[in-house]
Amino acid sequence: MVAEHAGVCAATVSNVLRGKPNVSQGFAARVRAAVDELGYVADSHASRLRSGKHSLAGVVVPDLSNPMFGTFVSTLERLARDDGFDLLVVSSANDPEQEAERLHSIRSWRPAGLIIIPCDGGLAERLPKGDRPPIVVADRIPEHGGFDLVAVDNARSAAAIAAHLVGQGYRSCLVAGSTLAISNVRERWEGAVGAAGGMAITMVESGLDCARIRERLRPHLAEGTRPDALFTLDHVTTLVAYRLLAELGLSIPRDIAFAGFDESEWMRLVTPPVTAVRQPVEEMAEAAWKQFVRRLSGGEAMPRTLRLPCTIEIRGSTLRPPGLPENAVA
Amino acid sequence: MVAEHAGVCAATVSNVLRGKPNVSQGFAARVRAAVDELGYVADSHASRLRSGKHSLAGVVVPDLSNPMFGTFVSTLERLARDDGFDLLVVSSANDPEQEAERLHSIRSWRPAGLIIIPCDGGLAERLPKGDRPPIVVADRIPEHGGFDLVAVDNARSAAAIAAHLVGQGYRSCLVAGSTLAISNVRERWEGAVGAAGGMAITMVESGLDCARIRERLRPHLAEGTRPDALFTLDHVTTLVAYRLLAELGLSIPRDIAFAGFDESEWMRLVTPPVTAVRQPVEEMAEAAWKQFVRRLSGGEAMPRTLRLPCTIEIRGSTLRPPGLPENAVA
DNA sequence: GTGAAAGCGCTAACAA
DNA sequence: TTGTTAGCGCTTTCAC
Repeated sequence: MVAEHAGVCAATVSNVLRGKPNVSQGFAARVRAAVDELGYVADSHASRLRSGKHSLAGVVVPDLSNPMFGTFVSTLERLARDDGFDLLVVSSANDPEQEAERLHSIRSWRPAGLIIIPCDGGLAERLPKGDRPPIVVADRIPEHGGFDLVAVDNARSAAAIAAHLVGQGYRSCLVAGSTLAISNVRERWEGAVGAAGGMAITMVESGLDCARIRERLRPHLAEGTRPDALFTLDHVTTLVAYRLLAELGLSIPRDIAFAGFDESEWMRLVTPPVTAVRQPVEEMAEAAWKQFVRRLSGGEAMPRTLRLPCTIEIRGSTLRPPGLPENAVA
Repeated sequence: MVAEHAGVCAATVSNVLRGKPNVSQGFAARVRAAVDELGYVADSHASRLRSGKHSLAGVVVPDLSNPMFGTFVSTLERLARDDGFDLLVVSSANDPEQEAERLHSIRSWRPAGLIIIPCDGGLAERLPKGDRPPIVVADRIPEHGGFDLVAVDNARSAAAIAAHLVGQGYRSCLVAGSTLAISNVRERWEGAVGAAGGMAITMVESGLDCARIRERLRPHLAEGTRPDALFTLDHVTTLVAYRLLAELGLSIPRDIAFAGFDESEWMRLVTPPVTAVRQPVEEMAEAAWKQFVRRLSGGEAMPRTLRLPCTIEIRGSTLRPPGLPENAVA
């Protein structure tokens, strides 16, 4: 290896590479020359084994093809690199069983800790009972566990949308989201209900599968049962619902108003543009990483919970339709 | 550890966990009981160190927040798990320097190999000169290197779009893409030129930054210089261009026809829907992983190149505007 | 400031 | 079939 090439012992190479101060200029230079020449990089596995220092963080997300999670991981990756960590990324594919399996097998890497966006509220039961590595949970809140948490202000943001709809004069609203087993969907629903006032409001749990979402939504959109407004609570439901409205030939907002939680770029491109709640995904990743590092350095006792504010983007899809009365806006 | 808890030696535990056949039923059961009770998982770092078997694959992509790359990694992750690999995911942030840095530092993990979507054609110069791990390059073709390659049929697909525009009677077309230094943009441009026939066709290299893309495009869209059609060659340029057209109050396809390479979900949602080339991202990931595994098993000598066909989605944004003659369609 | 030696947790090779 | 021993590449410790 490098040591003999530089004519020094292995320990000295190690000391130079890790910037220890107790190496003479000359030796350091010789080592660096050898390192450059051989293109040597120390083996992280061996380092970990001997030093016990972990430079790997495990990241578990429900689905990388969702741009929100992609952005989340992307941001984490940047921050992690700055702090000398690499990321082991796994996907639970929105499936609790796969999540459990991943959480188990990722332990073989002895990560310094985990950053998890869980697929539902049951995360705590899927973790090994014994001592856990530090864990920061983002976006969705598990039912038990005492984790550090970073999420957005779901209830308040959904309430703002509901209040806006009420203020625009809508008198009935259908709310649709994957499942109330996911905390953020539940919180959004509860927030909307709390601000609905005199507006009739109904929830449909539409599931995660596109075909199923269509099936579940369609009966509610038929002439006669159709509400004044539709508020969808997650990325996939929003997309499927929007397409369904178009297929049914419903005009937005004349036939039905439309708003979505979790903004996508297309919402500003369509006509009329779609009212939506924009989540601070990058800030969420930053907060999660910060908390992760804080937890690693061990200074803290109590788990922390952080709620980040969203931005409400009011656009044409929820403007007051002709013939509806003007109410007071909150 | 587990060994003493089960009353056997370490090697037996190892043999049981790795499913070696030469362990008696009774011992195996005792070991498994102890493993379950303690929640033990073998340390992958130590395994690697001793056995030399690598179960880590490095993945380098330009930007995880781009849904295409997210889907690519997501698909890889699923396949990798099935083959017993974990994924170390890093992002080059579309920056050759960062890419070089990542490619260097990822070596410390001694991955079994790398799957790379490079940020430009210069990948080969960024790799350590010595012996490389097996590398499969996807989506963008490096200028040198003799890598295994998996990409889409850029030229042919772009040619199909150009031919369609010609067939619809358009007589001038502006083509815009980030930079010709990226092979797929270059191939798309060349494909479009080859099929333009009598249609005037111009290229604008608009860069990677949104603000800059706007700046570069705007002069070409002014009254008088404006072409009949705009064909954008990558995700970001397409998005920025579409918004710019809306801001300029240009009607699609009456004032200008619009088509994009790399389909996004919103293209079917807007009115009129946007003509686009849909890339087989998941198939590309599958092909890349397959080739990766094939390369690891070492049976091959020559690098392979695979080109996957895209789907051309002709939609309303490129329909023949009134007043243009009907040409023959290829 | 430097080198020599031990040992992290595992598995390969061999002995029993 | 099972246990023992050695050593993967590194970092820690301690002697020099």
